[in-house]
Amino acid sequence: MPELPEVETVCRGLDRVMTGQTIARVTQNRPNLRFPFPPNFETSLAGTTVKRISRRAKYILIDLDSGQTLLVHLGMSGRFEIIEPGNNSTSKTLSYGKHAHVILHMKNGTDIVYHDPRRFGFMDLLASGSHDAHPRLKTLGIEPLGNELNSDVMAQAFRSKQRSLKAMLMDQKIIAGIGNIYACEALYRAGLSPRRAAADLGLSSRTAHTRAENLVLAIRNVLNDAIAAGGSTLRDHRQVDGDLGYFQHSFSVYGREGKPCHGKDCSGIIKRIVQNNRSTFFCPSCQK
DNA sequence: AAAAGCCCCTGGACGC
DNA sequence: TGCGTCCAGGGGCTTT
Repeated sequence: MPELPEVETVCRGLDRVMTGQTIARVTQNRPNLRFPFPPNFETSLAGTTVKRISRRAKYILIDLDSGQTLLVHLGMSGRFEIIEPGNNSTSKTLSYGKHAHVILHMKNGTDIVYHDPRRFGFMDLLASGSHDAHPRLKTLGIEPLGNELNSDVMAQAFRSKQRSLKAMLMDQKIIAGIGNIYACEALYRAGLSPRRAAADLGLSSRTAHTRAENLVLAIRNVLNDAIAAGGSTLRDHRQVDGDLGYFQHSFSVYGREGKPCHGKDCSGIIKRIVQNNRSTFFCPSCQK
């Protein structure tokens, strides 16, 4: 999936074409994605106008003038495609493909098509005033790009945790929005082994403090770089407007097993290991 | 309570 | 061209 930077990019793309616009009608092509759609999904959305689009971790929140918010999670393979009116593809309106599960037909003629081959994504409706009360949102940890994250907060959260740093970064209940790619990339930038115990950063020593500071900075930098690059894109995930992202070409370790480390003065070879059933890529030479 | 494992699903890459 | 196998950006639920 789409991790935080890609979701942020999708939000910005949707904001451009949806905010202030009215949803004329909705096509829902199946009863469920990962979970069933909420009752009266199509009729609840029809006729509403989009007020605001925001992001929480990897969730997209679309506030409507009905007082409801459309919550979208892209799972592993969800993506939005924007079909503008006048685009000659209007002739294929009846079929956007076998994985086009939801289509928001905007009053201005734009179709917003949600594709999701693996169907790990989902949509729900909630009251706009109580985003944090939603069962999927209330357990989320802090935003990595917000002011809440600093080395003291990280040290406190990591204190006496026996799991690996990699598993810790992937835990959405601690810091929300980091996925497999950016966990690997952030640890590389921080020079920390993905196998190191999280508790090592929660000690009161000077080195523990420095490590936590480095990791906080690495997380911020890698996410911001990826957002600046328009979100990375690989395989079936595309930016909302269909253009490819470029950050994927900047990965230091992810997907680079057997290739040389790009680190200055480092002759290491990128290694792939499995942690908690997910691939981890790192440089054994410069990540300690 | 914390951590690890299993599973949902489809499709693409690769080996034979 | 056709298998079979492995792998994939997530995360909920179950088991240890």
